[in-house]
Amino acid sequence: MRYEKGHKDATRRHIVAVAGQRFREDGVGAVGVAAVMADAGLTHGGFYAHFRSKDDLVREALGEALAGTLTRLEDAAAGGGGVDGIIDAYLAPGHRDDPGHGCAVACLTSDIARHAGPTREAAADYTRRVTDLIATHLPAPGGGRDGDGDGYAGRETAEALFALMVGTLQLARMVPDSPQSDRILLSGASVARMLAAEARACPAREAP
Amino acid sequence: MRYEKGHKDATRRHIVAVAGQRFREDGVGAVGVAAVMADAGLTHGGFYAHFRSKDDLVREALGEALAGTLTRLEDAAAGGGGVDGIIDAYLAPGHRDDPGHGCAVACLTSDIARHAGPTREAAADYTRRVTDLIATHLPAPGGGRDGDGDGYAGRETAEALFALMVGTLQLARMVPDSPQSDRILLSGASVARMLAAEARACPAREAP
DNA sequence: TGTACATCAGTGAACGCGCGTTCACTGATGTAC
DNA sequence: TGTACATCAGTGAACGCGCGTTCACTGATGTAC
Repeated sequence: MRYEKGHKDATRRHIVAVAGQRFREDGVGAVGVAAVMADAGLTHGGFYAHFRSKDDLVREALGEALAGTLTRLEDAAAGGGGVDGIIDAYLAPGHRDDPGHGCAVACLTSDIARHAGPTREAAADYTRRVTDLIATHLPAPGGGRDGDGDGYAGRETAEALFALMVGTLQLARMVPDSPQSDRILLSGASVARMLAAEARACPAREAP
Repeated sequence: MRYEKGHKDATRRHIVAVAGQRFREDGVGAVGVAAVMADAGLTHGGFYAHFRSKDDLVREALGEALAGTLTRLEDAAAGGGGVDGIIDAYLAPGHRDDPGHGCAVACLTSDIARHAGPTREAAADYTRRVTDLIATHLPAPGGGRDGDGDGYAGRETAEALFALMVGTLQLARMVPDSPQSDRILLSGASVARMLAAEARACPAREAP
């Protein structure tokens, strides 16, 4: 054969990665199949040897993107950072300035909300997992009665924290004025850390 | 003349209103000029007698939409509701379920963030005004030293509150599961009210 | 070992379609005589 | 008062263009003999 074994799979993974970046940067509707293939160093004709449709690519690329961000947030929490680690990673200027490698939900919330189907399910699942991840790290270490994040302790705060992070990142990206953007990012992070600290101090407040 | 005086102006305003609704519901890219005109009860050919381009309509429609939402939030705050009035109006199920008449920033954040120009400026201005409106109502009545919302008291909390509201509304719209959506909306509103109450109780914490 | 053939990832022209935009036209009305 | 004309908001066919998708083809390689 012309190419070594595994070449086609590698190409496919490359297309998915490139597409995930472009979709997050410019929006799914604004990025055509030809643009993705050109970014991947190929011509558009070969696309359908890898995917059945653009929708298929969207599903796979955003699924990959969400999984990647979830892993990065898990790492930020596990590396001794806890909830503050998640907050700092998510609301970092680097995340704001590089949407192509960041949280797909923050890049495409409304696009996703308008589409039914697997991508929306994947985004909802991601939201649930990030919320659970936050909730797991919320109760005071050793003192919380519901440290696994399944129950009520911290769930309300965790949901609000994720909403705060998504909203802050989006507004910071939207305003064209750079100092205003920085301020929004700092305000969001500051209030988020305060919320997390309060929830850690008195987790009982969260019970129904 | 064929039509009574002011007819063309009325038609134009009608087109702007219809466009503002459709753009918020389905996204700017997904709604064509022909669709807007059909919604307005006209044919697409006449569009360019009213606007120079689709971009012109987008600018005007979203500007109108933002102004309308700002007025509604001002009313919610002024009607004795204060910050809680704003929170309840913004995070109401009715707002979640009727994006066509709601906050354009929550519907189109990423679209707006990707476009330069007047619409983005208008969205940034709207964000500043809503934040100011919240900050104005944050300090304890009579006790705050900076009740006009221009200074530091409450600004950080106000920015985070707006980000929390935007993020909550978007996530509530994105998740396909209705109970999960309701929960997110309630969590966001509950934490937002708590944040407002705390900022009202000790506004001094906000100083730099 | 050398040659003819099969394979198949990738190429690029072509397709239908919907978009934003243009333009010659319509037809009901106000106005001039 | 009656008729011919000017006005102009709205009509609908047509335009270039880019999109997602299809398909006949290419050409470097592994394989059969």
